[in-house]
Amino acid sequence: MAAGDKYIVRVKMPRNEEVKFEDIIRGWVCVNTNNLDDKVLFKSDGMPTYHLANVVDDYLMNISHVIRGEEWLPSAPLHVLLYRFFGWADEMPQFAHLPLILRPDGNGKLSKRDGDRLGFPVFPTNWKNPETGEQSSGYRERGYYPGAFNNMLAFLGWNPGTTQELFSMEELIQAFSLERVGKAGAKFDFDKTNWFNQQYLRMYTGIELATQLMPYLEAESLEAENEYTAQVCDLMKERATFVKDILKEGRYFFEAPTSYDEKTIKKKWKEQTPAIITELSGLLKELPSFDPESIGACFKSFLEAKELGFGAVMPGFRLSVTGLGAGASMNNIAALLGKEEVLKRIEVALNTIKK
RNA sequence: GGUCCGUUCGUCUAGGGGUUAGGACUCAUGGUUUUCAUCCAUGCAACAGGGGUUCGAUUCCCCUACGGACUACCA
Repeated sequence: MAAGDKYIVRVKMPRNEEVKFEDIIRGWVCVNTNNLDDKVLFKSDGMPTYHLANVVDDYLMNISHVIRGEEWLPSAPLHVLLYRFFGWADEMPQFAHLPLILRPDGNGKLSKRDGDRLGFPVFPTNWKNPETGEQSSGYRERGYYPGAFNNMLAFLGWNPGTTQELFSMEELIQAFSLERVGKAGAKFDFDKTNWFNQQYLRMYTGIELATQLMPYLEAESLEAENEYTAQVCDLMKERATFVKDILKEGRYFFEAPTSYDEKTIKKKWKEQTPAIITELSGLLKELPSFDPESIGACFKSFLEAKELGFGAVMPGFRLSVTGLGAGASMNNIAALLGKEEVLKRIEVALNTIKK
């Protein structure tokens, strides 16, 4: 050392001594020091290892609880010993070793590789490894709400003991306790994560959702009045898991259909359909008020007058206006689009769809 | 290999010496809906195995099996 040689500092582990500590989640954990080795405390570059740094930092910061993953459990006895050796045993924080999050397929700790392989994110936000340049996708960018993500995460290993599953951050803070955290690892469930997001989405108003949808509209150069978009969102939110689904499922609200669903044409666009739709169009044109109720009433009286069933008219009507075979109530859709637009679309459809 | 931790429906889990073992997600079926979705109802489905303790174990104890974590001058 005097000659300037590199050196490290290790802890001198006592022989054959039981180290015991109480973990909040696991209860008493007991390890014999014979199974522990003389861990390095200072590396040859003069920097402390995690084991030393963690204990010193936490002591200096008056940390009350050390809450970390189960992978730290094997080195916890070393940390307990360190507190003792430094004379800090009385001020040692409480330990809680959380169960691991397991991969959805098979077993084993969830890793970022699993996400790439199985097609779901493992990080809260997009992340680029500064060393390797490797990209990992995040929940936020995929359209998950922070609240939904937290809610899902909290329920991986913890539960309130009631049947309530939806918790705001404030409720979570109130209800959460380490004592109710389970010991076993939990597999990540993608379906359940989506369900949480769907539940959160539905709690927003149409106006709030419209604001959230704006960036997606802009990205595709689609324009719409905020008030209009809000109404679209109100109508569509029951069928969406992510905000972007509203655009995906309801693109026809923002631009006329450019194509018509082949399957629906094949099954529902009969020989007499063009004539029927033309006649319906004529009636809609005369409607003094183009609101959902009036449109519905008009539609119904048309069916009665012509002695037609819903199935003979509605699919063609929907296909002409939206280009799709299924979706929200046509009365609402038509009313939202407005008479002029609806009539125009029908005209285009009649000229475009060939049987 | 060694040490430590774990094991209730496919998944997340509640429960806890005597229960029809409860809920949620998924899936299936039925109802509502012009359609799809939603919503409602119903259904499928679990205490890893073996020993104890006990009048009685899924619950307590032990063993086995299986799974996981750790075993770096990483964290």
